[in-house]
Order: sequence, then C-alpha cells, then structure tokens
Amino acid sequence: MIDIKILRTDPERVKANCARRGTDIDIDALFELDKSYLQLLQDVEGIRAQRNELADECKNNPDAREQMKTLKQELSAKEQQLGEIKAKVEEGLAWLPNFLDDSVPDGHGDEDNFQIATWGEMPTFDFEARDHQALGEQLDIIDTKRGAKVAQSGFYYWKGQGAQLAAALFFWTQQELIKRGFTLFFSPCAAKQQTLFGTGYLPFFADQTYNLESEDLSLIGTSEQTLVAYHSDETLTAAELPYCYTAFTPCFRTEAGSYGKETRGIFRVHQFHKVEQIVFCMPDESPKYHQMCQDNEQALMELLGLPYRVVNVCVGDMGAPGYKKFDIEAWFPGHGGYREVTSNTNLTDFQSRRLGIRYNDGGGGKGFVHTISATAVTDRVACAIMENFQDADGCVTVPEVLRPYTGFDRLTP
RNA sequence: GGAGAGGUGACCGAGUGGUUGAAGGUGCAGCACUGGAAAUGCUGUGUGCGUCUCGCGCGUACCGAGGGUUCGAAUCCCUCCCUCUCCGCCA
Repeated sequence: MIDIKILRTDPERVKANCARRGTDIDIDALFELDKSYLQLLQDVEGIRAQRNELADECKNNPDAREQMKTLKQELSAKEQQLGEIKAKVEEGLAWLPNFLDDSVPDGHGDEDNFQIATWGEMPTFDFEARDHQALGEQLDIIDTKRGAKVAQSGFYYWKGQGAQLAAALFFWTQQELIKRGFTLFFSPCAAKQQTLFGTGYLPFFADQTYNLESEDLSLIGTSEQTLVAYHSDETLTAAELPYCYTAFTPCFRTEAGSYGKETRGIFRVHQFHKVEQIVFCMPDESPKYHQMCQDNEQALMELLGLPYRVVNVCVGDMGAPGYKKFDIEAWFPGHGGYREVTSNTNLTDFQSRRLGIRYNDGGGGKGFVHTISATAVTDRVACAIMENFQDADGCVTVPEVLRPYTGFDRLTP
C-alpha cells in the first residue's frame, strides 16, 4: 500500500510510477473518488458533531429527542454512502504498486535484468554434464514420478542421500543465519486472507495461492507471509530495530499460468522448501539491510562453492510490492545457464502500511517500518550443488560445509 | 468434540444506558527533595482519521470484530473471533 497522502498531494508521481510499471489504473478517477470521500467525511463528521451536542440536551428535553431522530436518518444515509466510497478508494489503493528505486532498470522480463556481479568459476567437465533430474534419477534421490502419483504433477520426493543433502543444506543455512544475528522461527504454514493481503500476495498473486476449502486459510507461498505478519498491528520500539527473523518452511504455489515452463526436474514445483530472511527496520536503514541480506546470500553461495551472478531485477520482472530487488542466479552446468535460486526484495513500507507495523522512537518520531524479504536457500540450491559437483560416473561431491550434517562426502548410487 | 468463564488503555483493574477517552493502581517521563540514589511529593503519559488562522488547536472514531435496540451503549440484544479452566480425543 502506498501512502494515500502521496496520491492526494502528488498524483502525477503515482501516475508516472504506474506508467513505468505498465499498470493500467485510472489515477485521475481514483484521485477524484478520494476527493469526494474526503468531502463526504467532513460532512458526516459535522453531522456527528451536531448529534453529539444534541445528545446532551436529550437528557431532559423531549423536543431535542425528536430533532435527533431526523438527524439520525440523515446521518445513516450519508454514513452508508461514505462506507461505499471508502471501500472503493481502498480497493483502488490496494491495487497500486509500490514506488521504485531510481536504480531499478527498465525492462519487461528477466531477460532485461542487469547483471551486477559474478562469482566463482564455472566447472568444466570432460563428459556431458547431466542436469539435476538426470542425476536425481540415476542416484535415486529425486522422485518426481511418485510425487505425481501420490499428490500431483509438480510434487516430488527427495529420497535417501538426496533428502539428507537437502536436510543438511537447510539446517546448515539456519545455523549460518543464527550466527549472523537472526532469530529462528517455526512458523504456521497456513495463513488467513488478511495476512496474504497485508504482505501483498493479495490481490496481486491471488491465482498462485492454494486455499483451504471452507476455511479462511491458505497454504503459505513463503514464510515471508507469516513472518512479516507476525508483527501486524504492532508498534515496534525503534531502538530495538532491526529485527532479523528466519524460518524454514515448505512453500506452496499453484504456478497457474506457468505450465510448460521450466518443467524438467524440480525447478518449478508446487511445493518447495525455503530458509527465509526477514528484516524489520527503520525506513532510512532499509537499503543497508537489503544489502546485508544480499551479503548473506552471497556468503552462503560462496561457502558452498557455487558459481553465481547477481542481477538487479528490472521493472517488468519485479512484483508490485517490490521497491528494489536482487536475484542470485546460480550456474547450472547440466542446464547450461544461470538460473534464479534466490531473490532479495526491499519492500519499504508497502507491507508495513497494509499490516499496521509501526515504529515509535520515543521522541515523537513514528511511522511505518520497512521490511526486507530475502531468500537464504531453497531446494534449487541443492539442485545447483548436484549439477556443479557431479563426476563422470554421476556421483556428486558434497560441499565441505555440509559434510558435518550429511555424514558423507559423496552422493553415490 | 462436550461443559463453563472471560475479552476495557504499556500492564493490572473499576465501570450494567447519559460530560467515561474511560476511576484507581502499576509502569514510564519530567520536576522537586538528595552529595548521589532509594523512598516520597507534584505534573504529565493512547491511537487512527480529518481539518486548520499548522496553535501539537478543533472535530470525529476507537473499551475483541461486525451488526442491532435507543434521542443516547464500554454498559442491553444478535453473530463471529479469540483466550482460559475442566472433560474427551490425539502426533
């Protein structure tokens, strides 16, 4: 949610932002609607003031009670009208995308993202590199067939050493983040509509959500939803910020509209697993903590020894709630290209405004905190490990940092 | 799942139809007292929205949420949500 005051005082800025985002919303109409809302609001409050004044008199003046009856009719008619306009304004406001940082590149899709860093050396093989699906089948550690049998296409099993590798990766990552000052959570994996709305997943990504029948609950698409909403309707003490939270959860996505894309292997699936980084901070510090999350992500990749590049995500590839976003794309030799493994978004006050997450510095300074939402690792990182560290015989060398948790140093049939 | 109790400001806790935005207490802040502190005393201490001759004034809303009764509701009625206790079931 953007600050409605910006719409009131500088509608041109909102218009320009929507234009750059390719969002087709009639800002002028919304501006006028809000204007009529404000007028009516004043009107209603004026009548309420009259009513309250009259109410005192009613105690011992029957005439006043008669006046009150007519006043009340007038009031309730206008209050209803006010409620209707307010709902329309809020609906319009809910669809407005966040503003963008000046450094966000123009563009329509991921092909327009701007590479800003690379790290590591791409491995060279004297055999044809297999992708994670081929390796997973050969080693019998990824089972997509049975995932489809038991659940649906798009679900899968990690099995045996593969499950051990994934478990080690996720556990190690949590340890690394705890070392860096993050508080670990076990989170609900379902959330109500208001939570999804507040984090910006509704209305923007409504078709990506699995909803539970007859319940005001959806499966989470990311623990960002539950970790950010953890503080909804709370005022945080400025001196205690930042709060850095992490959780490991499954993430559920319908992937509606993306059938046929990236379907090989377990790159794009209905359920994946993620260790997340969430930061609540003061507004002027969000660029700093956005970078901190980025440094963490890159450190993890480097400790694992995975070659990667960082891209500054362009307008067209960034969701409406995002203000600035970096993706890390790992090198996938079996696939023969870089593929997105993590993303790191500064959402500024877009979520905190919807969720009512404020700060108070005790000296009169108050406002909405900023939130950062960044991946630490997902299953995709395990896939990258398989593809990068494969041998001619189809075995995979386990990164050293994970060996204490896997208990073995090679994935073997 | 069955039975009961309850949801009031940072916290505890009064308040069952009319200056109650809300007593009292605790906490917190400032001042006084002190060599300093404790204790004590005094003063102050919610948030959102709107408005403005931006004075931190004025108006309005908020006592779990939403509706209703009434001239008027924290106080009465209805629905929902949540919490607690006991029983049952259960990883």
